[in-house]
Amino acid sequence: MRNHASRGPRPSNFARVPGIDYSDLEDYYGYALRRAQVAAFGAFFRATAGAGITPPRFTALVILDANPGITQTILGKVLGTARSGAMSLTDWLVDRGLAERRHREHDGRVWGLHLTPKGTSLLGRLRRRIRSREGAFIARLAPGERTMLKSLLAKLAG
Amino acid sequence: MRNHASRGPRPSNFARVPGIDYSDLEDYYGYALRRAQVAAFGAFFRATAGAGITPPRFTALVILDANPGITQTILGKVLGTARSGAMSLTDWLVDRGLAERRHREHDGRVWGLHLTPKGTSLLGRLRRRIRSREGAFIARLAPGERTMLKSLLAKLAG
DNA sequence: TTCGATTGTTATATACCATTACAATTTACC
DNA sequence: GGTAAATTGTAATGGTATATAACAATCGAA
Repeated sequence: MRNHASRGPRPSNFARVPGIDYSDLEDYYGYALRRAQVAAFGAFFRATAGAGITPPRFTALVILDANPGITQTILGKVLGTARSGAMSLTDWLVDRGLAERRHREHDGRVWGLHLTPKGTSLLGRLRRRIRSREGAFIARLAPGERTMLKSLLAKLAG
Repeated sequence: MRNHASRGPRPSNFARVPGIDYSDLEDYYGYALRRAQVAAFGAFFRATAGAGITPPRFTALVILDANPGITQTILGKVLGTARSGAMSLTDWLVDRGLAERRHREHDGRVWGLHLTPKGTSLLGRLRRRIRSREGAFIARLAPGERTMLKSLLAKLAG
C-alpha cells in the first residue's frame, strides 16, 4: 500500500541493533553528531510529511522571506550547493507557486527571487509545525541543557 | 585539472554568507545540528580523502571488525539502509579486498562477513587519522564541554 | 510435508548534486 | 570607447546513494 507520505524524503532508521558490538563508534564526534541529527530530521520529517519539503527547501523559504530579491547564486552559497543546484531548487519552488523570479533593474543577467503569498503562508505553517515537533523532540533535554547544546553546536559550526 | 581527491564524497560548504539575514534558522535544532555535523564531516573527509571511504563504509568496517560473521541483513539494520544497500556496500568492500563473504554452517542462505587482513589494517589507519582530525576539530571546545556535548547528543539519539 | 518467512541478489527507478559548457550581460582595463 | 575577462542563469550530462520490487534458494513451523 502506497500512502501520500511517500513523496518527499524519508528519515533513515538509525536505531541501535541489539546484540551488536558498536566498538568505539560512539566515541567519534562525527558519528554522535550524525545520530542526533538523524533523530532531529525525524522530527522535521514528521512535521513536513507529504509536502515534499526537504531541509534545503525549508531553508530556501526562510532565506527568501528574510532576503527578498536575493539572486540564485547567493542562494546557492547559503545552501552550500553549486549554482545548478540552486537553479533546480528554485524551479521546484516556482513550479509550485511558492516563489517567483523578477527581473532586476540594473543587471540584465540576474533574477531577484521573491516568495509569493502562497509561499509566505506555507512558510508560516511550516514554521509552526516544525517548532512544535522539535519541541517534542528536544523535550529529552532539560531547559538548561538545550541552551548549552545550542552554544556548543554554534561553536562547532563556526 | 582533476586531482585524486575527486574520488569519494565532498563536504558541503556550509559557510555563513555575509550580508544575509538568516532569520530564525539557527533557532531550529535540526539546522544547528546539521551545521555542526557538516563541520565534523569536513574533518572526516580530510582524514579519508582519496581513499573513497564514506561514513557508512567506515561504520561498516568498525562493525565487521567487532562482529565477525555478521550477516548483510544485520549490517543493513545497523546502517539504517535497505538490504540492497548493504549488498552494494559489501560489494564495494569485497571488490577492494577489504572484506570477504564466507558460507555459514547451519544456514545455506546467509553469508558471514569478515574483514580481511587488508581491511583490518586499513581500519587501524583510518581510526588513527580520523581521531587525529577530530581532535583538531573538537579543539574548539574545552574538555569539559566535550563530555557535555557527548552526553547531550547521546540523549537526543536514544 | 507443505507453506510462510528469511536471505541474498538483481533490476529498476528516483532524488540529489557536481561538472561542464554556453549565451547574454556586466565590469575592468588599456 | 572598445575589447577582454568575469558573472549569471541555464541546460546537458553523469555519478552516487538508496529505495522498491521481484525472484530463487533455503530455512522453520504448523
